[in-house]
Amino acid sequence: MPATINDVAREAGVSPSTVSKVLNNWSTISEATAEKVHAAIRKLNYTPNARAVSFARQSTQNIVFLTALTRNEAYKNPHMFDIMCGVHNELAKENYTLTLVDTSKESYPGETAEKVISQKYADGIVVHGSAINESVGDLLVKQQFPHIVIGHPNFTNQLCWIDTNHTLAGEFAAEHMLSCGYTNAAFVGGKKTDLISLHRERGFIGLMNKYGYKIPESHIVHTNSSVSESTSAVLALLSEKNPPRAIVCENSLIALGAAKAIEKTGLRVPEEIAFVTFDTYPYSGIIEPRPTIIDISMYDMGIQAGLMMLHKLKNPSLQIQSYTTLPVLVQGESTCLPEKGK
Amino acid sequence: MPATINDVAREAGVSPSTVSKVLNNWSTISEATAEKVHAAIRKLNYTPNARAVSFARQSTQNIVFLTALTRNEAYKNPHMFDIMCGVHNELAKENYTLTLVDTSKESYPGETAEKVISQKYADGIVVHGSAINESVGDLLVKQQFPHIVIGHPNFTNQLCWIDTNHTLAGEFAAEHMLSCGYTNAAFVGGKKTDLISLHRERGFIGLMNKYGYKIPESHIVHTNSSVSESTSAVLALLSEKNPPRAIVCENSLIALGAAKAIEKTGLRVPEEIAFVTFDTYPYSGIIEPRPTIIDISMYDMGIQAGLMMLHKLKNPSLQIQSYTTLPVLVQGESTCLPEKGK
DNA sequence: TCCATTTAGGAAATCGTTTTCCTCTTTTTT
DNA sequence: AAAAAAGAGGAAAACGATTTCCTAAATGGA
Repeated sequence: MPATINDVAREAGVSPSTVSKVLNNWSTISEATAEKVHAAIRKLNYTPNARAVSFARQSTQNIVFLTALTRNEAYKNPHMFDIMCGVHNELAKENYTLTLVDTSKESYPGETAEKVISQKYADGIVVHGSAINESVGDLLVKQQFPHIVIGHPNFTNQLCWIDTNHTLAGEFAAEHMLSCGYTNAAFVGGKKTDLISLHRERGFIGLMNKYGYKIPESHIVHTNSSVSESTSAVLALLSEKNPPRAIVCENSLIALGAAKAIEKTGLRVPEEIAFVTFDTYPYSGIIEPRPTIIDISMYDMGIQAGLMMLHKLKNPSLQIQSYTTLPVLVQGESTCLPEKGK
Repeated sequence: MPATINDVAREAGVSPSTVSKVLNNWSTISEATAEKVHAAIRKLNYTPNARAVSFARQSTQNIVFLTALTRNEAYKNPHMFDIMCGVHNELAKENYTLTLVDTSKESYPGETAEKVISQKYADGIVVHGSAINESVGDLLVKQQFPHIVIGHPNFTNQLCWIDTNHTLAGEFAAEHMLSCGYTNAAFVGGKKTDLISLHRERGFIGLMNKYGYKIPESHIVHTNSSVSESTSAVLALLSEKNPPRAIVCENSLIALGAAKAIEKTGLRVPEEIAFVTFDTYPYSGIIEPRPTIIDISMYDMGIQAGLMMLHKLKNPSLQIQSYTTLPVLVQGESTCLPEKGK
């Protein structure tokens, strides 16, 4: 049987409460006593029983990562684990653990969240966008349960969330293009129903317009998500009478297709044609030449979520607070270096 | 304040122990009493406090997924999360939760595992291959802590593990090739130091030899992991005086390069040149034409690990037991359909 | 020197279940 | 009809910390 706090107390010749105070380093314990206790702890190889601590403190040092899993998640959503790792790494610094919980098999919306909250095996919840809905949101608000939602929920303003700004990312793309002197740039987006694509498009076009550069309609194209489709879309673009000098690819799959198309035309990158894309995952890493990327780090978003959670746990009375992460430009070889002063 | 078991007992007019027995459906409680208790539970909206249950039962219904995380894990190891999801989904069926724990920042080997075991916040550990080493192994064996190691550890035979058989996967590839009549097949492997690649190569060559087909040395090539390198490697293969009729690509990145090379030569797939690859992730999904894959599902491996863990928890006295998963052939368009009866 | 204050550490309640005995009732057996 | 067995439920002791008082000793001020 492993040693308990009572064994340590006996060994050190003090009371259990003193041992507890040493463990949680209260200031009312003298150096000498503390040392005796520590010696006993070492001798008996004592570790506090986390189950008992949880019970006594009425808190588990555990956070739930609530998400809707589908089979082969890593493939369908390579970002999810990245976020989770970020959250984990941040929480681990303060000795919190992170538990993966899936909502995809619940029998009514909110069932899982309800269980997590009522069973009290977690001190907080990080809700991935795939798992948030009104039921869950209401629950979190009503129960005042510490939470961070990954992704801005559009059905209430009572929740604490963290999100990225895809419109801003689109603006970054435009700025980079302009700073390189590519005023004649095209945009190849994903499906028209894809909100992320839409925001990036909006940001890009908006900023180009703001600086006085109109983008002809033929230079804004949409393609479904396959390499061959984006390849032919880009091929079509490049064979226009007035082809663009640069291309903004809305995602890495499109960029992969674009790179293929460009290779076919024999144009030199970036001297004759340049391109940028968004996100490092899943395909930017294998594109040749190495693309310039407007990166939206999911890992960093996880880190931020972890930080916010820790902050909340320390200051329970805190007002709701939300956060938007900034995209980062990673210069590659698919665009030239921006000129000084834009 | 949420209701406790005592509140329920009072409401139902029975003792707390009776409520507990109803909750854990012991057979010594009459129908009538049970119904009274259930009514009280519904009325008070009672949920057992998981922290208290853990404490009383001396078990947490929680399993740790121990792994060595590096930044951008999803990118560097898309398989890890897939395994984790499999484990999670299986454990969830029996109401176990799964907690992610990282070993990458420990100050000495085994520190994290030691903590997990001594603090008793988990009933078992699933150790990902990235986190297993002798210290951890010794600890698990010495403490007799319920565990499953993902990947066959080569330093002891005392551990319980689950693994895939890459050699067998290589044999599957060879069998498929032969059943399609491609007796003249080449193998494009990864770095020579890559064990997985080596096993696949060994399996493939072994089976080909067994059926009497020698593979010329020039048809066994190794390439570093980049699309362009594998493209040129395959291009070289195909421009030989005696080019192979089919190619086994050791991973999906190589297959991507191979597909590109093949496209360049203009050869028709699979009529003039065929190829197979291993693993669905990360790139097989975007290869055109859709490749025939010898798939080694990490998700399924996770499922198996979960099952083994549950089994162990139910039968603590059980002998050590290990398991090897089988690869699955997924027919694509990069090889023709195998002939009946091989 | 005496009273007030501070300091160090202990006693005991508490957290919410589970589980082991018991004690009554019933029922069954002879 | 008496003894034995079975059934139903309760009392109370765990489980292993934390935390709130409380007390005794040490210190300080007058």
